[in-house]
Amino acid sequence: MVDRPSLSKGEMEVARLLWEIGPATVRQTFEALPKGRRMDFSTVQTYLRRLEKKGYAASTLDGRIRVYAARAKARTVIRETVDDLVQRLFGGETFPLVRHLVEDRGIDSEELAELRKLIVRLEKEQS
Amino acid sequence: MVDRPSLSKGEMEVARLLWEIGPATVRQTFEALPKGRRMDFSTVQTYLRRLEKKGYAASTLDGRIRVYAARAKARTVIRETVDDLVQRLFGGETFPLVRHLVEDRGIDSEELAELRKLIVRLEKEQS
DNA sequence: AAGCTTCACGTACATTCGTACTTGAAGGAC
DNA sequence: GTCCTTCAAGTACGAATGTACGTGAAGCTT
Repeated sequence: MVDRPSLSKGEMEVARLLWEIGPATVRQTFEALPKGRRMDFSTVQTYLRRLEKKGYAASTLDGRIRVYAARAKARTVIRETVDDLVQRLFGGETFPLVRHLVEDRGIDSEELAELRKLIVRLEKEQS
Repeated sequence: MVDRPSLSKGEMEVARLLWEIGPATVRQTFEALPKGRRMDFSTVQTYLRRLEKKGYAASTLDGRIRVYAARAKARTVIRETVDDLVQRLFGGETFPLVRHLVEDRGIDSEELAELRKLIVRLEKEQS
């Protein structure tokens, strides 16, 4: 609906953190970075600012501290992002991507089982 | 192995065409654009040039015509690209992406069946 | 109250990206 | 042999991106 500029890679990382930890300050977001992912505090701040500017987040001042909250649903953003990737890298075909994920990447047996159940369910629904 | 700068969105589209149609001139690539995707001839040319510079393609002059060929395998590039996306948007977890694709996007029943077979096969292999 | 710490906010800046135009040479049409 | 078309190669250029630094106010420590 709302037409937002798409997320850059860095913005994506930070948006994900926001979804994960909920409304958060710059510091909290900064601290939620995966270990091993080094990024300056002020870089996180910049990304949050840009997320807001692009319409993916909203912020309020709580005293003198700014708190950011996601404004777009993860699900929506994921759909848009993945759609775009599928268009560009797979010419619009979803299945090859699924196959790649299932075949070429580690999916453990538990997940496989879950996926199988999911598929069986979908097949039932479709018929 | 080779450490290439990653592909931009536009470069991805053109790289995909190269994989699809094999070694090709700028014009052939240009003509392979999906209908509805308008892009100037010289834009395609620029992308091909950049693909070569980044190490994803190689070119030779055939007479006065330059012919570009993919230098990186689609599979490899797809792996790298999808890895990156999974890291950034899913914190490294593959499964949520698979679920999204299977659940939230149109996968038709034929593909579902194929996918189910694939899973069953993988499950056999794993045990 | 003096100094350290933590923020918000503004600014910076080289690089990459999307998108194309220009120029000049080479081939083909007539 | 003149004109049109087609290329390659160079250049352009504003916007987006990754990554941060500087400044000044507010709060915390001793």
